[in-house]
Amino acid sequence: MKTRTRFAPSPTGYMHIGNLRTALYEYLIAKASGGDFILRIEDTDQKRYVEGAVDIIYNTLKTVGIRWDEGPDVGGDFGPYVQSERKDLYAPYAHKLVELGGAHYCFCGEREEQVDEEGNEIICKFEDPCKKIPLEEAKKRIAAGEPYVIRQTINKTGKSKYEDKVYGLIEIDYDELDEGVLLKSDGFPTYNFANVIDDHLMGITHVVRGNEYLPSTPKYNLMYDTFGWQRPVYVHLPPVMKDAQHKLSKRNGDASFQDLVAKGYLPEAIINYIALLGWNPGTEEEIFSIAELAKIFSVERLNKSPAIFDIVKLTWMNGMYIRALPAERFHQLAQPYYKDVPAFVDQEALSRTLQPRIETLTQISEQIDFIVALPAFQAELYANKKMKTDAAVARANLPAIREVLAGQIEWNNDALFAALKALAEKLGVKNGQILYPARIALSGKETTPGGATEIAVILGREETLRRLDAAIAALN
RNA sequence: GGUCCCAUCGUCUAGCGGCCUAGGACACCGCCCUCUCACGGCGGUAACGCGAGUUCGAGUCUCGCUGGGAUCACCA
Repeated sequence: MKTRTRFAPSPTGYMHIGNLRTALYEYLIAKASGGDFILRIEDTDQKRYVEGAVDIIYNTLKTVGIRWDEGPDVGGDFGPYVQSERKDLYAPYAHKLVELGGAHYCFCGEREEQVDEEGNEIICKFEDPCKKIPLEEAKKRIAAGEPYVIRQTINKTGKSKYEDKVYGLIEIDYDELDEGVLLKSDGFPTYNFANVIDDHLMGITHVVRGNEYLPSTPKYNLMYDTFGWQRPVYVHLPPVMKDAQHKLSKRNGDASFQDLVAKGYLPEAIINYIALLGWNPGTEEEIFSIAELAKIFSVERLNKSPAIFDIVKLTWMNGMYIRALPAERFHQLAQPYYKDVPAFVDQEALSRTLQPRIETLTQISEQIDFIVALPAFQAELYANKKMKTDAAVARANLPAIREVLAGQIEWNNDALFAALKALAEKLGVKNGQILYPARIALSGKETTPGGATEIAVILGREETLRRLDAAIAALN
């Protein structure tokens, strides 16, 4: 049978990293076996619906290269793919489940929080008194217009067992299960119910989701069993953590995919990194495109312990991706950060020296500040022990440097470097005593991306000579 | 609190009884390369939570403890 997985987000805001990773794994599980990946929007809770959230989901999946075979916008044979549009489909199943003895009508109203003498919340498994109401009587009350919900009926004896692909055998006493609401009084199904119905109707073979569902899965199994449907394969995933204690969450404003992109991370790097948060290929390779992942992914290598999201390692990986970019592509991605760059700058040369030196695109801004505007600097900046240079050396050599550069025909790094090296030889000084002062004069900064000659190329001849003149004047 | 789940370097992880004096990657430190910085190359520091047991032999199996997480809604 063809593998079918689904990503079923609720449109309540942006996509956080944990969510994205779940979608990724669902996609990879399907694709690794030539199956289909389905997108379904779970919007049964109108209270939490956030405008625009669906577009964020679409855009995020698209930019990371996750393509869905069926979904709200692309259609498919099992639609509609938005739960609110499937609303009328659930109630008949709920009533059928009542007939089959797997659920019952309940007239209790919303459950109140139970509190003991000391004000502590009493945690107890809910066993609904309404399940004792004879079915005929319940139907009469409903016919009379009394509001009701449909609750799952659970026989509290015995043990539930199921096999999870990552956690293995899970056993839970039926006594632990709550007789939860399946169909709300507004006629909408709860997640618990809609999920089972939709997964079955859409032919989902592998249910992949967070491990917070581990304890409630027996409830779903009960429904599958009562309906006589085949249970899906379960793949429960450990959470992605912010630190040892806390999950990554939207509420805390933890990094979302969009945030990371805005911070200069490449979608490919983000996907590569999060794929490795809880899964590994069993080899020592760690750079993978999503297409490569789709070939080698296997649930067997999924980890069961939580993984902490480490921005530092993501940053390293992003640097790897940036360096691997074709020069033109990098140049293109850098454009937004070149807004304030003066016209005299050779932007392509700038991109060439920047590309191996940054790990996130946003670092471009801080790297190029001295190009945008030469900072004011003190003569002490010329001092460098290792280069054996100081203000006096600068004062002595800068005019000769200026002269050489002014006479330079070919304005590229190799030519400039050769010319200045020749000057050092001619003057009988170390290369550093020429190049270091030149770099300081051109940049006004102790450290810069690239050396004196690279900077000269970026600045162009005129600006280079202008900055040299200014530096010479300042030293006298 | 009941129940369920988890537990190897700071972090991501390899390890499915002997190949482990525990391997890789990030980070960190040192050296090399070098016109500063970065890239790149080389090397180093650093972990099996604790205690019993099983076994000739345990990071690997079992139990207990400890620590952490999850779950117990007309939210998903």
